[in-house]
Amino acid sequence: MVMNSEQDESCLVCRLRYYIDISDRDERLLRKLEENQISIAAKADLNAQDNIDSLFVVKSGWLYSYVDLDETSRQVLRIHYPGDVVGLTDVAMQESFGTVKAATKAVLCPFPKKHLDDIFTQSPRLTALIFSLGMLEQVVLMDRLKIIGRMSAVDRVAHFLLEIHARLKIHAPKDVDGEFDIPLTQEAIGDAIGLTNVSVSNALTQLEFDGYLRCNKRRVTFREMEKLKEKINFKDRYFKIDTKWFPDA
Amino acid sequence: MVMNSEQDESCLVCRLRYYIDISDRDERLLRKLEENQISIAAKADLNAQDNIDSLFVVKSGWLYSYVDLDETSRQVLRIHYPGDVVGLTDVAMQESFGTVKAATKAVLCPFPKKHLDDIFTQSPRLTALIFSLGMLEQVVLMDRLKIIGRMSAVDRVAHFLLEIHARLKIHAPKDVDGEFDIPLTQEAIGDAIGLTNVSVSNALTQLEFDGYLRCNKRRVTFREMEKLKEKINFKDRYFKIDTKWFPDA
DNA sequence: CGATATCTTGATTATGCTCAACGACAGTGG
DNA sequence: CCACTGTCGTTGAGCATAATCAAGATATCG
Repeated sequence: MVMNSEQDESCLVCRLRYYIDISDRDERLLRKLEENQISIAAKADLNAQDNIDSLFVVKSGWLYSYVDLDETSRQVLRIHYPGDVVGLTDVAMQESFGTVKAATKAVLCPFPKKHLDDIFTQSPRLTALIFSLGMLEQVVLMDRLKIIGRMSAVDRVAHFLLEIHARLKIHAPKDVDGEFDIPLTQEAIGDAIGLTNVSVSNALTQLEFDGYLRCNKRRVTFREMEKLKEKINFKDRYFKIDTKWFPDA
Repeated sequence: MVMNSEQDESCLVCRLRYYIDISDRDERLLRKLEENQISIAAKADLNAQDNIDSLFVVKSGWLYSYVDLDETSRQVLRIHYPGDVVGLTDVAMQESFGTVKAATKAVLCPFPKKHLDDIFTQSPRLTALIFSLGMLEQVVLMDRLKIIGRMSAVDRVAHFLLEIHARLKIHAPKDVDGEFDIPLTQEAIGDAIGLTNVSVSNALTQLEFDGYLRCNKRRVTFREMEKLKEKINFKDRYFKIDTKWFPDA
């Protein structure tokens, strides 16, 4: 993605506008979060030490956070897409949980925790939205818990791909319609859903054999998406949230 | 737990006070959440339909939320203790995610989503705290993801018990010192960490054999807690949160 | 073009699941 | 008070799924 020098494009504002109207005043609050930006190369770790006390808005690229268990084992916790705020979970803690790695080259906007204050004190409506999106993230984690804890390897991979598709569909609808590029190695996918790269590969072969989808060169193409959703009882969590109870602007 | 007719005891206020000072004004806001209360029998499901649009403060008892995958399989997502707010994750969504079941008989205080408004609009400081505790919950979910995705059955059980101990230690320190009662069947424990009741039983036998702990009649007694924590690299997430950036009262 | 990372496939192994039987225990009603 | 019932926990035998190990094929990147 190309930077717009007029700062006319804010992924974050754009993302939030999907859910509620954003007043000019609120928009100014949000743009303050994107005043600075840094670039990061693909496969590089985001060094939290350099940016302690910082949160990040993702302007472009994919990232993911993970924890290492030992030399040979890690768990990928979350995928971060453009418009996401990275590091909110560290807000609560003094030390950071896991590491953030760039899956592609990426541009981030760092901002200090203190800027959350401004939002909390000045815009109850934005606060409610950010809070709700945090809860939505929790729901996604719980879905992940469910698939890792209780589903077969094939179903886990299917669910994971459908989840990504659902998410992209909202925030990059033009690029995504039954197919999308996934800049993750099969090892990273496995680390996200509790499998080895070998099992992921086998699962993809199986899904293709069964006619549900095709995955080639990091491009996923669904063939029978509805049938697949039904088979694994997939629910799209991203589509809408309940904003009726939000404070007025 | 006995109700105090003077309403002098609020689990929620007490819980939150652990982390920050609560002003009288904020305390009144919080007490509004506990104006009503309902009782629920052990093993009963909390019928969300009856209480749509409602959140609950847990006054006493243990509960847990879960989702069914099919007739034979479910995933337990979260354990709820006194002082917890149940249903926050549903705030974001129009339909509720999973079911809440009482593990013991329990007393809950239902309140409408709208009351969150009052907090968001009137107390940025409480808002920041509630937000942070939400993030803390996410961290706990990510820990769970890690153990389910990447740890052996024995280590999962050990981690799960240590997590509960850490949580109780903060909110019921008198009752908990290296041992505690756990009102969960082995089946429920298994459903929380992706195992069968059989594997949980075997894991407990193994942990006892190795001298780490003893579990009898739903009472857990640690023998070598520090050694166990080290063995599985356990981190206590509940101990403290970063409140430095919070807005002032 | 060479070097490395990633993906595929097959053989073998291990971990945890399923199924089943039994024992301990709590709650119930006669 | 006691048989009856159902829930819960334990144990063992056999099985299934995914992990490990390894080799080769393909893709990516400088």
